[in-house]
Amino acid sequence: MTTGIKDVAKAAGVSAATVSRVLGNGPVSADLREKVEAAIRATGYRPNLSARRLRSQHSRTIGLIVSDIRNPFFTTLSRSVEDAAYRAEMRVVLCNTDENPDREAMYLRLMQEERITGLIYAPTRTTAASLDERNFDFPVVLVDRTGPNGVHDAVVIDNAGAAGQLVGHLHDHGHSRIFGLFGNTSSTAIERHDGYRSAMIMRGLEPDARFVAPHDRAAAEALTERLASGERPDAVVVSNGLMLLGAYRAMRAAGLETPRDLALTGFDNETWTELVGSGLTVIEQPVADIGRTAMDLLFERLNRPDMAPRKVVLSGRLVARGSSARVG
Amino acid sequence: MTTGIKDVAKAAGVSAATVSRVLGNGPVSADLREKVEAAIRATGYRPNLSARRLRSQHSRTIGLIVSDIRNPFFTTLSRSVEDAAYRAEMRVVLCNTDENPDREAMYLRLMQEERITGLIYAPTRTTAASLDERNFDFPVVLVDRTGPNGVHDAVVIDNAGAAGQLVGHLHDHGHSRIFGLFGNTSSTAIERHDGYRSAMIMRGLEPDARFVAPHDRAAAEALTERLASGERPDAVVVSNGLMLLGAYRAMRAAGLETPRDLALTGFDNETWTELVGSGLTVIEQPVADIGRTAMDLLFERLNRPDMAPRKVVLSGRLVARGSSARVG
DNA sequence: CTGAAAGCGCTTACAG
DNA sequence: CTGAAAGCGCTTACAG
Repeated sequence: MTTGIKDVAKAAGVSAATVSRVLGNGPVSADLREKVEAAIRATGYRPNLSARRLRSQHSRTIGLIVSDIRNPFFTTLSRSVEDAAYRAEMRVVLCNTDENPDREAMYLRLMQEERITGLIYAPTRTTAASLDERNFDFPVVLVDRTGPNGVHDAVVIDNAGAAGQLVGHLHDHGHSRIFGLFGNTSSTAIERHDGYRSAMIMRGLEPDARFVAPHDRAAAEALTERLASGERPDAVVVSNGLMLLGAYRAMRAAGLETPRDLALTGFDNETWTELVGSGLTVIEQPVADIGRTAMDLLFERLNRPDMAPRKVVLSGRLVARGSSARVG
Repeated sequence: MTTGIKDVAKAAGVSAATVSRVLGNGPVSADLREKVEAAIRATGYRPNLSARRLRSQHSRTIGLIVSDIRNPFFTTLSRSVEDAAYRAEMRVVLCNTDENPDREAMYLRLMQEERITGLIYAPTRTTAASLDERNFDFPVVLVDRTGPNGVHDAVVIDNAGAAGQLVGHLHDHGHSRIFGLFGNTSSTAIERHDGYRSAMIMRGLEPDARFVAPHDRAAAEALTERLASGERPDAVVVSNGLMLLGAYRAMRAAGLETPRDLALTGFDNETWTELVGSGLTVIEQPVADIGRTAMDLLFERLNRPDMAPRKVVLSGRLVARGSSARVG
């Protein structure tokens, strides 16, 4: 038995419409406004958002679908999106897909049922591929990962360029047998691989890459295997922070040190990469900017639905640390 | 112009009530059910959750209010809560207070406006103190931090015991000038201090504690100051993971190594604590269990609203690593 | 099992 | 500026 707008109206001696106008900052005389505000305080009235959304046909809700909030990239991204939403007086519905297309499909359905205002979305590669066949009732801004060309707004970093920069940096520091370890579920990992591969070839080096599930465990296993077979690489490029962690553990487990035995480098400037040994050389992504930009694109899209889709490409920043130092 | 339940009803040649029953797994003949399901597929109908919530008076929504999702403790907690909610076919509304009581008040208001089913909540100390004067329309389960005695269900760890264990461990390893660095916004930090203090006194050691804002920067400043003044401590206990990070940085900036110059220990078994040097000795919290247990308490409370409030106390686990090793 | 009708709590033209 | 009335899209007694 919560109090509704009618209870407030009765207490204030006005109509429900007037209460609603006070709530929505509509045109109300100062006199009545004061009475209504007093009545709201007296009754402890709180509007029912479901009713408001249903009636007004505005959910004031942003959907955010990512793979796993525990991935620091997405942790920071989500705060950045939430802060922007907070400023715009909107709420955020956060969903974790765990890179599972079934969960993803379920959450996309949920987004429609919530009648969200717009979606910020890091799709798996599987789902991304068919994104042009789907029709959503809300604008979608892709982040971190792209979909079919020119279908949705997107904010990404120059993945190929950044991976190439890492290769160049390593080569310039005397490394040539550079092993690449990439995730197998996102367009981002693919692009990083492409950049790695081109840069290797351009510098006359032989590409030596492997694709695995984007977990620390899978990355650890893959590196352990690679270290045990054939000629040992003298450097490694890893395509995201979680995998880099796995690679680091595997390297240590193999009794190796960086940079002495192996120049370990990768993506994502996570806390620990700065703290271990003399530090790991990484590509730092402007994560908060990615989130903010995505929200900007979303709001612009809402204002001008017919604008051609835009892709904003931000740059990663090479943070050179001890792990890529010249050895011997 | 999205399709509604009436469109489906018309397409299937049945009443809206029947469509609703199919959706809700109500009693419908196999014959009609099939027709309705076909019509749903044909029209691409998606129920409007706002309408459903308004009419059914069930939001099927769990509120989750924490200080900052970027704090790994809360990152993991939120995944654990979301997974449990997912299993129960409920959604989660996540809010970050940044330890700011104003934001907190705003989000508590939001929770009421969403008519949430229940709230999982890590209150700031300011707000926690007055929690017995407030009346919510939904059950509240406190996590990580407690409120007034016997008012709400709660899931915490034995903070005093764990802090005492850390002190004992350090003392047993030859340390006696043990500096304590604690947050100043949560009951949890207070309890950890109390445990630290009692253990120090019990062992005939002199307490030497400081309270600061629970950030890495504040902790770094405090430790830097402490190291520069008076007799240097030979060990440190820090009350959470973020502050421990700040303390670690400050120690390194002062040119000190652990365990050689300082036995640095604290709470939260974060990734990096295992990786730096010979590892940091920490108290690991059963974070996922805390989340799961909180959801269990919430569901039990919903079933039996009049049960006396329960407090579940889980244990932290001492993970002994190199930073507390005996020196010299 | 099925349908017609009422109503959840709001907002918003419409008229004054 | 203000109020009476309609209606957002559902669910749920009620009657059959």
